[in-house]
Amino acid sequence: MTDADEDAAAEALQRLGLSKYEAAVFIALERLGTGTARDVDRMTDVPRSQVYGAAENLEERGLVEVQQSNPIQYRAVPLEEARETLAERFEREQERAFEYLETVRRGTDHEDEHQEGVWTVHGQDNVSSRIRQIVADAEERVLFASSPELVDEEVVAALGERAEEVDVWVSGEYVEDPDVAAAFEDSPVQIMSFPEELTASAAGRMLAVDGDTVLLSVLGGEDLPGVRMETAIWSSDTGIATVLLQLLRSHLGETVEEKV
Amino acid sequence: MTDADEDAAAEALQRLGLSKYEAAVFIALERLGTGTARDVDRMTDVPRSQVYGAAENLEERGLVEVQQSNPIQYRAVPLEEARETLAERFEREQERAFEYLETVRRGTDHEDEHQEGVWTVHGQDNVSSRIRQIVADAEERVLFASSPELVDEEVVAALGERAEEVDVWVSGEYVEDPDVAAAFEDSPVQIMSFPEELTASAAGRMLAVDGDTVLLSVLGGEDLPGVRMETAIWSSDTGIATVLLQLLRSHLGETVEEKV
DNA sequence: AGTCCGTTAGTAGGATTCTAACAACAGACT
DNA sequence: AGTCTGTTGTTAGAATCCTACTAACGGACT
Repeated sequence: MTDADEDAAAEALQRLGLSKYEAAVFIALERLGTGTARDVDRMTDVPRSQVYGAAENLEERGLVEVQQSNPIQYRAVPLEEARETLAERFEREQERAFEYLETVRRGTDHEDEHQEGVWTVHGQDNVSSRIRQIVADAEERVLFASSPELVDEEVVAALGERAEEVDVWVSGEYVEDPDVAAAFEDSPVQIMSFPEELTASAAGRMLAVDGDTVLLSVLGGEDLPGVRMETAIWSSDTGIATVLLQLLRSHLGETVEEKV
Repeated sequence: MTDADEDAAAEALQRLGLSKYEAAVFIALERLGTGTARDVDRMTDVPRSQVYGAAENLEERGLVEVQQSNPIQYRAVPLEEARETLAERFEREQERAFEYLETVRRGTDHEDEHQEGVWTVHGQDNVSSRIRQIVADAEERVLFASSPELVDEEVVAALGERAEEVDVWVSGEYVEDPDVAAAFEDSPVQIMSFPEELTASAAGRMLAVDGDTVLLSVLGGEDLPGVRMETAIWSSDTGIATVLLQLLRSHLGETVEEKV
């Protein structure tokens, strides 16, 4: 393991709420087992005088234990325990926030989606999340096509699950991926050979649901190595959606148009 | 719901990684459904000029969707989706950190515990976590007593589970709690009537394991309303542990001493 | 005397919060 | 059509706060 890996771990811990010094002290103590401020000082860039405060903060969070000896000994809790402790604190804060948010949420979540216009979604994870939501809400039929590089197993699972209750068609290209093919093997999901597959380098994913909801995505540049930025637009129960669906029907031709 | 509840939710969201403005914008959009920067400006203390940037940050995190109309419309994703999005990001960061930490962990987690001296643990959750760990590692016998106000269901579960393989005794006072009694009903956990129960107002929990590990806790003042701060000390395979266990044997008397 | 330990204090830099201003545009009114 | 007012989105800067980092000190120990 390299210094770069250690830096990456420290940055991840910072994004989990630890300060730079706290993250460094925690990592050092995990490596040491038990150690003094001096030991930590030697292993990290944290000044010895700052180790005491950082370790105390970690102790308050349940990530470190203290032995009041001379000098003071610090010990990081076992990793599994640290994971659980951080997870419990995350869930507690999330519960604290959402308990309130549940009370203020208005009517149904969908009544504002039907506003004229299209919504924009950035990022593959966020687009996948939106796709799963739309598929989960489908009442009659789902038509889905995807670029091969955009296979997302949770989307696959959502399609398979919804196929138990509504008609679900996916493009032939999609099931070229062996994992997708395997997932749909015993599923009512139907394979459809699109007359014009989405093979242009910028094409992303296409979803049409119940004749009133549509999502289209495109792929942009690589924000992260190996991961292309995907941007989607989607609309539901709007004039825009109706128009986009009509365009899709024309584009895809007779074989598919009745399923859009 | 009061402004205090809203502030608490905003603070929880900040501890989950949102800035003050981002949290306020998110809450406002959850209440509004769909809204413009002006709408948010009117509902919060966030200056209108800052709403645009905060909403963009939320969009990048997948918590908000944007409609490029005039004016721009913002929409918070459904709460369940927001929960999942935040949880997924938390798990990703945790995985990133612990993937590295797993590689640097030294030997076994226990070889540094046997260091002479006692470890200190603050907070009921952290003490419960330590108790579960020690109980899970028991190889022969466990003796546990607790103040009635410190019943923790995960500790109860841990005791029940370990009782399948080693001798576990708990104090009669502990099973006065109906939930605890119910949990142990079909369990090999054995009830022991201690000659001197831990009833002093400061007494917390007592744990003795395998004749070589001991944990004692006390209750302090109320840091949070209704929740008393518990502090524990524990030691394993040390002279201190041996002495503490001997003291416990003398204190508890003949009926119990062979089980400490 | 030198080193180590734990504590305290202060400075620098960066991020966030908050205020202010501006150009462009839309709508109302004449 | 022209004018006025309000809104929108963007940009910039000041104030505040927090973190990172440096420095110093008294006491204990060797």
